[in-house]
Amino acid sequence: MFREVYRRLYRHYGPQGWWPGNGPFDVMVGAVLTQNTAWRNVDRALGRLRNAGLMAPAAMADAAVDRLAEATRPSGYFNVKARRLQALCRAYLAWGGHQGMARLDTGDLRRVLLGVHGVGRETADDILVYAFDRPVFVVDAYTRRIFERLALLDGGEHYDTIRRNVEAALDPDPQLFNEYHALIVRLGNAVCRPRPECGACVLRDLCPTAGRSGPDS
DNA sequence: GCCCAGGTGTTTC
DNA sequence: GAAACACATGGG
Repeated sequence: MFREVYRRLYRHYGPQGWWPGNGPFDVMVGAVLTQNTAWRNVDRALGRLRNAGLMAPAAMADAAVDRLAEATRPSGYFNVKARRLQALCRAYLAWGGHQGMARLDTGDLRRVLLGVHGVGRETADDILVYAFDRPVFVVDAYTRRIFERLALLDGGEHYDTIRRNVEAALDPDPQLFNEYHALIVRLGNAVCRPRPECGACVLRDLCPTAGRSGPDS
């Protein structure tokens, strides 16, 4: 069923062109900034970071934390996120940047990322898929809501249980996982809103309890 | 004014 | 482990 959901979403919405930004470092920064935050606000923060000359690993790692916080202000939690960005940049540099980290297999790389302050499961998996092109399924709040609504989840499953179940149901194709998470966010943004984009959700007939609203409402 | 957004760390039991 | 809480801006 995970495969059918993907096919429906892809057929309806098409390729999403994720990740927004330029290259692996942008992905890592964006992944931290978007924690519990709307992308609109992340985009503002990224612009301010660029203007401040902070969108580079060493510049970000060495900057005064106050300056970093001021630039990230629009994305919320800015004091927290400034520290997290520095921790991530320092680890990134210590491991030899993208090239150095890319030598690690997916399991090792996930463990390294999870060891960085401020990088939890979802952020680590965002980075694995969108910065390192690994076939990993990212589980976010939309994923849980949509899959629960489709009765593909009970509600109590752990993050890694969900991730592994979805990965096991699909070919280990990095591009597929890239699109899958992006499409789920796309659907979430369309229907998990006060004013749903479409009254008849693409997944409606997959919902066992399909009522008058989409998979999430 | 209220709720939510592409979560995570800390504290406490 | 699991629950409760802090972290903060911007939009509907």
